[in-house]
Amino acid sequence: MPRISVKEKRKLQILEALNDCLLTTSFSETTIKDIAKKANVNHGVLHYYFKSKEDILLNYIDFIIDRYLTVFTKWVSAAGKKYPSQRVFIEETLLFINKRVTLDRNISKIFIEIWEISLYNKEVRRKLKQMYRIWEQTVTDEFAKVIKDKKAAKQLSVSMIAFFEGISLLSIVFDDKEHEWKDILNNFNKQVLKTFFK
Amino acid sequence: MPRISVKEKRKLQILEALNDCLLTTSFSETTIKDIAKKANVNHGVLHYYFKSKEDILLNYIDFIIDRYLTVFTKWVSAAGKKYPSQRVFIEETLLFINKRVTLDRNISKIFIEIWEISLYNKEVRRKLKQMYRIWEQTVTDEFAKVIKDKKAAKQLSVSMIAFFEGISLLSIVFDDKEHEWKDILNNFNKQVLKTFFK
Amino acid sequence: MPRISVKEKRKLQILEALNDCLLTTSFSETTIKDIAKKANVNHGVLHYYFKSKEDILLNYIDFIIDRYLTVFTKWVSAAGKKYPSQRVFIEETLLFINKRVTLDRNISKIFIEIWEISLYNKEVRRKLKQMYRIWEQTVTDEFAKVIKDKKAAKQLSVSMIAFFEGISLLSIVFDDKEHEWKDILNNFNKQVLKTFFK
Amino acid sequence: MPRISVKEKRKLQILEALNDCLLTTSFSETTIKDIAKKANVNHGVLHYYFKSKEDILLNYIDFIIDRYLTVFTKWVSAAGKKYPSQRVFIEETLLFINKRVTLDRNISKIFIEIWEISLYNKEVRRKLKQMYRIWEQTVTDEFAKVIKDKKAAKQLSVSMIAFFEGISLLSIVFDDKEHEWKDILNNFNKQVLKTFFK
DNA sequence: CATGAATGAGTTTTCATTCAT
DNA sequence: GATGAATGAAAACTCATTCAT
Repeated sequence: MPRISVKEKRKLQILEALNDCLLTTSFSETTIKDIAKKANVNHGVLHYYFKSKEDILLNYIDFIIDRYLTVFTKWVSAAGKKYPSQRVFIEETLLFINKRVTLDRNISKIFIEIWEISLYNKEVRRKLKQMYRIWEQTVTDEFAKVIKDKKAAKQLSVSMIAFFEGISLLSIVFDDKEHEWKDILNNFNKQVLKTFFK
Repeated sequence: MPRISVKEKRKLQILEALNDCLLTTSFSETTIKDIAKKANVNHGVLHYYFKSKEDILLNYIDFIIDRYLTVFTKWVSAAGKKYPSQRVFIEETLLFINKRVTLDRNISKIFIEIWEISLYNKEVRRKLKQMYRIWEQTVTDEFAKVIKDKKAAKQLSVSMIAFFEGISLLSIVFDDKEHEWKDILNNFNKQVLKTFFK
Repeated sequence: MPRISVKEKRKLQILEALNDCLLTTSFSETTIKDIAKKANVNHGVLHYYFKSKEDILLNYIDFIIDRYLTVFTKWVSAAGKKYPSQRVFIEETLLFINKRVTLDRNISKIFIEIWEISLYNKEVRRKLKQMYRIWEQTVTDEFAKVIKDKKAAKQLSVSMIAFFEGISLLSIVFDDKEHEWKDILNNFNKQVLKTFFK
Repeated sequence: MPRISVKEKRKLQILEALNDCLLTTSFSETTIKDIAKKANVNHGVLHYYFKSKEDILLNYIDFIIDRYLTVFTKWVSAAGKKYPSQRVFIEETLLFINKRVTLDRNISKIFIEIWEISLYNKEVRRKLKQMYRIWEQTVTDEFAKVIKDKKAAKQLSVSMIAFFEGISLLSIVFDDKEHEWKDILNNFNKQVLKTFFK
């Protein structure tokens, strides 16, 4: 018995192919045949494994959300042990997020695309919302270890996420060296840390 | 001779119609006929005034950018006179932006759509970039009146824009009362002001 | 101003083309492009004038039912004046129906096709039912002029229609000279007339 | 060795499944997978037992014709012994046919479907023709025992079949209580019997 | 200028059929 | 024999664009 069935493998192969496509083309302009070509499978296969193009999208979003939440969760878990000091842990975590998510061009692109789709698609919006809730909750929980005021912890967490998303966005539009994103993020992070450990 | 020719009027009518369409439908799913219907004109007309659907988009982006830069510019000009204190001026300006832009659902939607299009369309990206440059420069200039360090002024301006964009984004996804966006924005603004006028 | 608008003309042209197609191919095997080719128009036109293939079908059924009800109605109206004797009128009318409908291979084919479609399509069934109701009512009314018993008149009318439909059907399957359909019909008609005018 | 081989059993299972399908869906809209699902077998199997979808159809038609000819033949054979009086025998036989065939909704549906297919498929038409020939011959033979005139016997037999088919058809379209089909059939049968035994 | 009919390339989707395991 | 993954031809339908009137 295989760990991952052929079915599951093919599905992942297709979702991975869509991911590739989205780096150069919007979802609505990506055709079923484009995805099939990237996945090196016959286009009929896509309808064998998925009900429709929309179904591929929905599965893709679950897939991509899961991937990045997992990346984040794993880091938090590993870093929690590695860095006993909460201050250092938070510092390192913010650095990790900035490097691996906020300033990762591919991820940023993908998520802008998903945001846009979510504007007109309720189901996608629901999934996106859920992701941000988890992400926000996790951050809030960490912050709450340092800040007593629960509400403040939550606000700070939302603010931080908003800021990172904003930077992610701008760094895509300003796709050049014009801005020093790392500096900006570092300053912001310092400011946040100061709030905690004054 | 009219200030705005009939031709110009018709064009604006069409761009306004596209704006309406984008509130409920993505650009790629909006058809030429949808726009024509909203504009109360025959769909053939759209190709008389514009070369193509893409051409409408490009003109629309100029139109919408111009509209909001104008709104902002006018405010700055008027508020500059109204509020002699630079501190009050900045305070009021931030409030204005938050209310009229950051938390305006329609504008937020439109700009998420434009961001997404810009991912895959160089010309749109160029226009968007230019808008952010102007917006950033204007803010930087104002901040520079208070902060000596030019680089710091610029960083603060970029940070603020990023933060506002991030909040704009999240407030669309969390389309409920769950988050108290105004509070979050006010706290952020206070923090910024403190940086200036310590 | 034209009597029949271009729109109406094109629609009829398309419905006529479908009629042609149905003489050699079932509706489900007839493609939009087949119809377009027969109508000498671009296939896109079919979707310009009709919402869908099903919409063409529904319009076609109205069209074909109307055509044959009109043929029948006109005959009845004209023959009523031409043949003052009710006996002769009925005799002649039955002959007319047999020749122009029952034994017309094309009409028979078309209606077998419509019957079949009606098995699985409620709307088509509704239309077909309505046609038979009118047809039955018209015949019943004529018979009622001769027979006092209203119920008997109705039963006779239904029986006659059933018989004609049955012959129509068999004459298609036995597409050869093997059976002398005219004789069979004439004998049936004589029997019916005897019932009236004994 | 079994009377019916496994292979034959499987084939019948599949044909029976098609029969089920045709009660709700036309043949052209019935997919190979639909049939397979109804038959509780893998869809690949259908191509092992039959050359193609068309081959299934052809076998199905043989199967269904054989089934109903057998039902009829058995009845005739049994009733011939049970009812020594030819009059009673014919009376009872007509009643049997009306109840078990003419007014059986499922059979009627199936045969309308087959008629339609026969319009565009020569082989199906050949099979259907052959069935009607046998059916007609059997009836003619019985009638010939009473009527001397061979030609009249044949005409009467064809007429009767046509009438029954017509009623079968109308009773499907008028799928309600509006018409009293049994009365109509009984009256027709009485009339026929009167012709014989005046 | 305005209209709306016409075009046709391109899209998603279906499904009979094949075939390796 | 049985399975279900894979193929690819063909279908309905969409829509930006053109153009005669």
